[in-house]
Amino acid sequence: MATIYDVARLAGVSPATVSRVFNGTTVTPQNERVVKEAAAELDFVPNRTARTLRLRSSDIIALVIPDIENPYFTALARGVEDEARAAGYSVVLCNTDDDMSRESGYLDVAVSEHMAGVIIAAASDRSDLSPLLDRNKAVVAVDRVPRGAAIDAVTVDNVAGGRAATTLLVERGYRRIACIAGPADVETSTRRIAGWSAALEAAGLPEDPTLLEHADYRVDGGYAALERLLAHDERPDAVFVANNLMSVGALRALRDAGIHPPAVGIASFGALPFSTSAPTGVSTVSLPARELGSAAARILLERIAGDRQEPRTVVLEAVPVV
Amino acid sequence: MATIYDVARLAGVSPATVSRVFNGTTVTPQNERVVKEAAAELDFVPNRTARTLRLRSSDIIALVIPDIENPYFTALARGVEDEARAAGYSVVLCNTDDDMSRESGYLDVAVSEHMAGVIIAAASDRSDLSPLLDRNKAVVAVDRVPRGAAIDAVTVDNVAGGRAATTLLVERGYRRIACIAGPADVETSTRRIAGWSAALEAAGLPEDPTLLEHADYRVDGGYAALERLLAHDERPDAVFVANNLMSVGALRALRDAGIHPPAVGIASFGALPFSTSAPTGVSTVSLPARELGSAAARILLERIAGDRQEPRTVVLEAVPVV
DNA sequence: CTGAAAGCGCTTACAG
DNA sequence: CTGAAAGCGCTTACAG
Repeated sequence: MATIYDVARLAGVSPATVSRVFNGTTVTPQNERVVKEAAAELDFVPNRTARTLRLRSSDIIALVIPDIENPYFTALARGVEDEARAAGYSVVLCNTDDDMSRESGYLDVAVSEHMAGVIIAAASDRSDLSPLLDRNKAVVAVDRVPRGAAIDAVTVDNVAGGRAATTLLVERGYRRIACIAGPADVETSTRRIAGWSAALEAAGLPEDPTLLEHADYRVDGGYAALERLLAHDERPDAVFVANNLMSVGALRALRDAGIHPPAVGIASFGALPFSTSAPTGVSTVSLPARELGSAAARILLERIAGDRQEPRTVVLEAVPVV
Repeated sequence: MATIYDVARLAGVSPATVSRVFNGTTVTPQNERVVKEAAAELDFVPNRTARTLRLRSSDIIALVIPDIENPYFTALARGVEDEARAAGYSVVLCNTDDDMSRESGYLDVAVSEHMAGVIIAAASDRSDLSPLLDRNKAVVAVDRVPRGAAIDAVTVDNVAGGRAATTLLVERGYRRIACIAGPADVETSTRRIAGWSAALEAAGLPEDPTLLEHADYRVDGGYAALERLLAHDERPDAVFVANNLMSVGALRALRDAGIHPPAVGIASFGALPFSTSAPTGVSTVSLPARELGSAAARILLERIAGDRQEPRTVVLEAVPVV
């Protein structure tokens, strides 16, 4: 591979001048031209590794997400990407599969590759961001915020959204409303449960703790959780499901049990991905996934540019779909 | 950030010895211990940028895909990831959004960052892989193969799959079967069309070229294409749709037109993502997305390890779901 | 097994 | 505006 030295020799200038041409600093138009010609001739691609080593910073942003197969996170990724690319950064996606050790491995990669910054939807409440924070790396939490981390964050209003979704069921006349929540160690789940409770209380309905099932935010988890609820002594007449994928699983479990909404009501936190029908009996609150990503990217870009103000949290609204 | 020199000083050895400890070459157990203690004490993370510059190769694999919001490609990504991680590589995802200039930018990044190899589902038949091939970078094409590139490839049998899907419609009694294909410059689309033709011919059905609609492999494209077919003078009684997302769009268009399968039959190349019902009238051929990814990764890893045999193409089967 | 030293390909403060 | 030179943090052939 051609280097800056090869280009310099062919163009009859010094390597410093070649470097300056590729970094937009002051060179004569004449030199700019000969350098560009020489570079084209040699098929020169600057070695970013060397540049990064020298500058101690690359123009790559890492987006760390827990589940690449969840369309919510890929939509969020699109939001990050659109914003980052417009500012000249490349985005690489790192999928942790909800595994804190994989997550920690990717954070080390981000440090070790001198990436410009990290946007992270943490695998757990207990995710440890200190490898990043200790080194003053720009970080923005999105969707989920690890406990106790004083960092910028962009989230949705999980309590209000959970409450709104549950209220849709109340308004449609359901009275015994269960909840399929996410993992106990994920902040978003805790808050969505709080929203469910608040809605029940506001409606004067009793909250039966045996109607709360925890699952894993995945399709199969939602399926199994709904089966457990169906086997309950006093079966619920409706279920608030705390994310999109578990709602898919819950609906499949209902179908396989021969039950069709609205016989049992379902309210989903997050729109059903790629749905082709509007099943009666299924209510949703819709999440601004792409906007979460673009808002997070904008904040990260400001931090990279040197912004030093206090960390802030941006909360976006979940919108009930009627 | 602590460097190898800081660790060496604290441990009372040379930087070379520290390097050897982290690269698994011969050191005394005693030295190994003091170096590891010193590294832990200093919170040392090796600088991969420097390592890559020196070795001219990193342990990162790039996976370049055209649409991160298509579950088919994210499933494929999971396959790549599982295989690559088991071999000690990290995978970063690059989303081209079907744009050849974005794709070309990412290929330059892969070269310029000295990534170990690239797995690519090309944006177009005309995608130019020469930046990679000219530099002997390990490359495997997956799902789609750019024209004329003599490289390893893992694909599905698009002709047989298209034929099988169309045949499912024939067997269910449909006689005027349209096709919603992908972009004209994408190889997979051309082949799936050929499968559609072959099935019609085998069934002795006439092929009406006005029943062939091209779209963009996206939800909205499938929606619009189905609307065009419905407006056709002699409306088709069934449609073979050449990918999963366009099938979602087509089904939504049918729903919005108040038509419910099996009034119009639909056969989808690729399972409907996250479907919650098994709509009668919708047939599918199912694609081994994850296996495509893992097979591609296995071949890439062999190439990285130095395999020099002739490029080969692995073709996996699309399986009709009855 | 271990260390001194060179070199991977850039960028930039400094001097001119 | 331009060039010579140092240095970013590693790895490894070489000599001991």
